[in-house]
Amino acid sequence: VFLPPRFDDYARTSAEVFAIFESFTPLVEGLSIDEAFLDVAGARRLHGPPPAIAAAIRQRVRDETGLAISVGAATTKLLAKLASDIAKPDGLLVVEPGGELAFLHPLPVERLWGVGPATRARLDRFGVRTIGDLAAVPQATLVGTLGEAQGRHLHLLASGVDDRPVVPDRDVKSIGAEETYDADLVTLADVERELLRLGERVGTRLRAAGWAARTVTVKIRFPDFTTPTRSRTFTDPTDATAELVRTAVELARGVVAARPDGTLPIGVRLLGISGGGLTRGVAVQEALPLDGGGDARPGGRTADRAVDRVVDAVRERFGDAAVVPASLVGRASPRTQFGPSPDAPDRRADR
DNA sequence: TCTGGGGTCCTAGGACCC
DNA sequence: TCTGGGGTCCTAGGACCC
Repeated sequence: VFLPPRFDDYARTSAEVFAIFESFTPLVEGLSIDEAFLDVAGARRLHGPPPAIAAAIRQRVRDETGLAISVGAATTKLLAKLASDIAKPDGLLVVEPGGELAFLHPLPVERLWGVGPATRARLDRFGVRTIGDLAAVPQATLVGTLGEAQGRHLHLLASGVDDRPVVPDRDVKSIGAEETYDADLVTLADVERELLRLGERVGTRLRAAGWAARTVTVKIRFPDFTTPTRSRTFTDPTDATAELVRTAVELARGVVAARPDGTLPIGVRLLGISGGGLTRGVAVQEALPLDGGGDARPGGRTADRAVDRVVDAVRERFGDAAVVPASLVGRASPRTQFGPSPDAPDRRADR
């Protein structure tokens, strides 16, 4: 049975759970939609020792949202994370101060945050199976095989050293959208149309969050899963859909070479656009009189942004389908397998 | 597990600057 | 014109996480 995902519901519930976290401490660092670090060192006088706080959080989340959550309590981020992993799906595990290494060292290395299949395979050649094994490897050896940052980092983690603070309100670093198509795209026109669709998504999210991107990256996946990326960095950050799309199309043309008739010798399985180097606000070049109109002319940034402002406002009032680029009219995404179920309420009717 | 979509961080090489 | 050390920024790719 395939059900459509309901991201709005997940986001709303996530916000409820995070609000509960924040009623215990302001030091909440969200890791993803369903995971967070809480520094409760300053909350003990009010809420009791960490295990009591953990139990209280679990109870409140269960009462108020109906969700089961797992909590790990420990002296470092790594240990708290590992403890909660082990406590899943509905448990509480406390690593008592002093018991850190006894807890840590018997665990397999791949439980360490940052050790995936590739790193695990490299460590395997040194006979490293457990985190304790890893702690016994000299740091210089690790740096030699894994590189400066990862080598040093893993050596410290394996030794139980992890002084990373809980950092609330971390800024996002990039905003992107990508899509894998049911059937490979086979013409340049397909690619350009889908880049427009993706650029719309990225631009809308950028503007809604008040960010502008200095770097635009396109990602293209071919049927053999090779996945080149191309990026361009502007002098001035932008949040204009047209500029994102124009740039993405130019970059993509450098990777997918079309035949004279517009068909592609190799199909395209996935496309993605991402904006990075995010800054607050957009630089707008005011027009100099030299070229008779400067940036407000069609295709200039001021004009692009004016269009975006109107489109955003219309969609806010009438729904995302109310205004659509002409080339996307009546064209559902080629990826349709998780479309809304037939009896899903039409959101436009609610408005 | 024949591989979705959202991200973060690191590395290496090259251009460029003082 | 060549050399050197120290540094930043950009690009492309890859590992990893949820």
